[in-house]
Amino acid sequence: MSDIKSPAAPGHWREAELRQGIELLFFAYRDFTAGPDHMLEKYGFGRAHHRVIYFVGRHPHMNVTELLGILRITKQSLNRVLSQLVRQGFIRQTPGVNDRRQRLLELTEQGVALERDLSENQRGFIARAYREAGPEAVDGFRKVMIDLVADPADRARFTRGGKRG
Amino acid sequence: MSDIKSPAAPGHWREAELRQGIELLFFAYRDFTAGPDHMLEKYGFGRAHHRVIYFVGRHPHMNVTELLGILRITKQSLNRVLSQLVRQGFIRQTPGVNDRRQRLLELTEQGVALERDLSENQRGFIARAYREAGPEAVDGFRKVMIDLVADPADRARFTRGGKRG
DNA sequence: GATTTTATGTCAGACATGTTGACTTATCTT
DNA sequence: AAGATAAGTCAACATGTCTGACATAAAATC
Repeated sequence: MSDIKSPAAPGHWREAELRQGIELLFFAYRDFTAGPDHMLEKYGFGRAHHRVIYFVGRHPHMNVTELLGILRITKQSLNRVLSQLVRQGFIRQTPGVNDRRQRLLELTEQGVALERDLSENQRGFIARAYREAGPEAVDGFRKVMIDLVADPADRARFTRGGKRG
Repeated sequence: MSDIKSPAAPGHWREAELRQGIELLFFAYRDFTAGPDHMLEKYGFGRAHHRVIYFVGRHPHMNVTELLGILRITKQSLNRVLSQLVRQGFIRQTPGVNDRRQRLLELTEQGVALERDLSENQRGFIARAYREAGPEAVDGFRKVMIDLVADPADRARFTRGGKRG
């Protein structure tokens, strides 16, 4: 498939092979995000809103501090997009049960619908590539991608099957 | 390694498996870009400058239209970062030989040095993951990533070993 | 009970990156 | 000569990010 050959010694990669990896990440990510970016336009939302919708959908009743830790942005940045999503009825905030300072986040019915549309688009995008590449390639893909996640806490999200079911 | 099992029928993937793929792309890309983002701060540059430096470094004497096609941004957006890079001595423009309307782009000595630093960081990032995952996983990774590139012209960049050597 | 810490929100100002639209200049093509 | 193309420019604006300062409520600690 690729002109790039396996390296002579395992574990030693040529500059060209590593550079190919750099470009693969750039192009794959660019195309991976294009669909949702386009879908979100009609709501006046961007990629930041998508990330919030996605992770709140995945982890209902998550609090703001947890979300900030995943997104790695400041609370001011988050607050702008989050308050838009709350105002426009995609996310609901409820006070924490044990700690009433917290505002636990969850998708509204409208939020669930939007999250489903966005996720379906991206799942379809991934599914096409998985289907073309085959199950063995997908195993290798997952292995490398998990190793690319630098933060051990985030990596554990995948090696343990995710924080929540 | 992962709790997610292979699907019953090859080519049919469970929702959870595809969702894992979505998250892997998010986290891997987030961590992949963090190093260069930090390195570029001291020059007052951002990710857009990095992309320009990278592709001009990879394809010396590329013209502006070609670069716009890769980056998928408007010429006004490009021109802002490009003119900064030219003014600050990282990129040199020379008139095209056959077509003197073109301004062919290449890195200056200073530009080459910065590109090398940035690329070394990202190659190291990729190399670590490749080393941990092993050669077979890397083959699968490349296969899936190439299939994730939606645009056939961009995909050909990888299946033919790149436009230039 | 008073103090400190934590979780969250808010206001102000700034910067980086992207957009659209209109226009200019130089050069190539027909 | 006319039209198309490559590149640049000016203006206005949207989004997403940042820092810094401050406010409020509730929890934790002394």
